[in-house]
Amino acid sequence: MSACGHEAEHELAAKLARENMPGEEEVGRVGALFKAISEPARLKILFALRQGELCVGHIVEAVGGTQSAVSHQLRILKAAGIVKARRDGQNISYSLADGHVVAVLELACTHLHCKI
Amino acid sequence: MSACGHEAEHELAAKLARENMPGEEEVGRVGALFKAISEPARLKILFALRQGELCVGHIVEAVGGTQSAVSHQLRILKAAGIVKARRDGQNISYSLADGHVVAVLELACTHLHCKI
DNA sequence: TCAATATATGAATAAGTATTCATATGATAA
DNA sequence: TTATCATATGAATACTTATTCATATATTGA
Repeated sequence: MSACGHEAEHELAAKLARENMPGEEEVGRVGALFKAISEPARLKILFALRQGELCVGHIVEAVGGTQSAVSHQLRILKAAGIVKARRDGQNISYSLADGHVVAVLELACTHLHCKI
Repeated sequence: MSACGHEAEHELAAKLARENMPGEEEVGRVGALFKAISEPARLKILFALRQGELCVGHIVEAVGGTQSAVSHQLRILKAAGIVKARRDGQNISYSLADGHVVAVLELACTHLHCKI
């Protein structure tokens, strides 16, 4: 399990990899972001919110599942800074926090050759 | 838990959301991609491979952890189409399958305001 | 104030996933 | 062919995470 050694180019890449490896905290933040958008139930919420702001009831209609499950998922998305909420009378309306995440989604779809 | 009803704009967005919701299979594929790159241990492997091709031993050096754990993670990344492998004598060298995933990583970092 | 509606939340369970350990495979060199 | 090195893999365990169920909070209208 030691390094291969025969290949000089790999040595350089390995050295650079160690030097440029982001710290635990940074890797953790990036991972948390992807984890938040990796669950199909949450992805559907994001696809729904691409159309604009929606209250929880409408989100439930759009994505299916129970109110409780959707609410738990919304909390996770909000904690991750991906969506934002505003109270609106009896309802709470959610929207995408910024355009970056949709851009990430679209880039991922490009990679997968799927049109969305 | 029914839709809010008072807000006409939400009705339109909800309707569009239902119409444009990608199917289960497509959502699943996108989710699987993000899940693959959400685990810190696998993210580190991707950050390492940005420097170029590396054999398993060098990857273990760069990211830490045991040979077995790294190998399991590499299998997941390969199955997800994110990295590719080629045998090279006794070693097996891994590299990024294409540039899209690094672009996704960099976009995510933009969203998180972290320089990587 | 009371009832009704929308949403959130805590606790328990269920489902999914990573890691470890032991071992297998495949390549090379002696 | 045998020993050794690099890597992969199956099974078990430990961890993490989603979902469900019951209930709480907050807002509105009567």
